[in-house]
Amino acid sequence: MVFKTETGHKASQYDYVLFSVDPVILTIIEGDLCVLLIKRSQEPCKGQWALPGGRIDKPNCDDLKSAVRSKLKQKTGLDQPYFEQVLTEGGAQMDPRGWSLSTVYMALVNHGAVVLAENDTGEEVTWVPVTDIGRRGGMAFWHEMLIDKTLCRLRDKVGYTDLPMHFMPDQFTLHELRGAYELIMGAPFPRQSFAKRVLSACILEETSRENDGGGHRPAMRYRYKQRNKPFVFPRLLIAQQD
Amino acid sequence: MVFKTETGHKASQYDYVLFSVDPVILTIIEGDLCVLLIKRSQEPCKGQWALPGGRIDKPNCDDLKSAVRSKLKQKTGLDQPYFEQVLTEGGAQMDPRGWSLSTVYMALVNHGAVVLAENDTGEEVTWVPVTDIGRRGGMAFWHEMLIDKTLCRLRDKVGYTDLPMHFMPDQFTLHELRGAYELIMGAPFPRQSFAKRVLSACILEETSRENDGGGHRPAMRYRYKQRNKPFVFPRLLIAQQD
DNA sequence: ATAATAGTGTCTTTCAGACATTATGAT
DNA sequence: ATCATAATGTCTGAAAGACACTATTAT
Repeated sequence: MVFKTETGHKASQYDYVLFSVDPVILTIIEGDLCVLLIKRSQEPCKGQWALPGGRIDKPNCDDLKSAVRSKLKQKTGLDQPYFEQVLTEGGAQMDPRGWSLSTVYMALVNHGAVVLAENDTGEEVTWVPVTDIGRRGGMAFWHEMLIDKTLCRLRDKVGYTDLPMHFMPDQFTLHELRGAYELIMGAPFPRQSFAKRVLSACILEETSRENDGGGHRPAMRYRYKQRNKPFVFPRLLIAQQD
Repeated sequence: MVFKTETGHKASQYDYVLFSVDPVILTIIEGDLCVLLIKRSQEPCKGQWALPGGRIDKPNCDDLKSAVRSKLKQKTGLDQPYFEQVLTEGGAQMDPRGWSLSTVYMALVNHGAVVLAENDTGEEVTWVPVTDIGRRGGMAFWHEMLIDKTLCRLRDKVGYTDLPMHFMPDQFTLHELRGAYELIMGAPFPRQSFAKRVLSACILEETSRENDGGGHRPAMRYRYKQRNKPFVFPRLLIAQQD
């Protein structure tokens, strides 16, 4: 079967693939790393948990990146969340509708800044701790694998970048920041060394020193200086396990 | 327009996108970093240089990765070249045939091991130094941008991984290896430190010590121990320029 | 005062990198 | 012998991390 493309060129149906963008939106809630999921209200995979992704609105978006940005805005209410492309996975078995392709993005957001969108189709939208994902029954499509790959990417990069900054609220202490690193890496981190290394990177600015009510000296609070690219530490923060 | 998918499900034409896989196959030839290009023999972009990519053969490949592997085998004759996914770029302006999507892979090969395929359509297939790309007239589609992004990825990762090993022949000296690093990074590298750091990584095995005819002590030759993942140096080899 | 956490100063260890020295080949 | 490059050994400086000590709050 040969047909005309949108612009009048010749093409075969086999030049085309089913395509979706699947954002893995991560945050930290009360000491848990969580991912934003929806419960599918339609076939295929009705009733199963899935990433809040889907088709892109080709007529209204000029390129992939802006499509992702607007999807993130729609889901989280955030204008400029940190996100990066993780991978594109494709195959015949991913989706019952046929050979399909999914491009996965990782977004890191501060939980407090998110306003979850009321879903127009009445789908349930929830933060799910990543440790619970296996237990919720199978996820739709290959989304569990896509989340796994994204978490691998995150853990890799947390070993030598400042990615966890994006989980933090506007102001935070080094103690809280270190907690985020430790949560993701699953390993403790020396207190003073961490402070020395992070502060020497010049990616934080001091804000206020506020009392948190605990019976101890209040910690300095910092704000993350927005940057274009993640900061890369000249040495690994923690040795990567091979 | 609503039509049936390959598996009989309902779908809209707008669920589909034009998709191609575009490998950026890199090697080093006589001190030049080169990329494998073809000259397009068909419209669109006839006569322009392009990446040796194209549509995937959906009926005959179960997933994206194996599609890439067979495409690399076909173009280079290599069974197990190193390759990794770089990014997926999509948009309305990339291809005159309409909204399309391209997934870019970076492959690193040793020039001597490659057997360039006779192209069935008689297209010219050549190694082109990356420094020449701008001068050859515009490349097809967005391929010049895709190559740029791939080179950025390569330069980034060469700063902290063993990727250049894949450019080397079966046996090589540390001098030759260091040359590859310096070529890609565009910066000199201290001789002894380089040796110390590479050898301490335990990713090389000694082979023979052969004379190269020069009037000096022959250098030890090494073979790269094949690994699943690139080795990550615990410290940056050269500070990344921001 | 005591408990708890923040922050600072000192010391040790490790390793990159500089430099000097020795080794091994060709001419 | 001389030259050229390989390999090894020694030294220095920088930074991570351990530890001790001081600072600041609530109770």
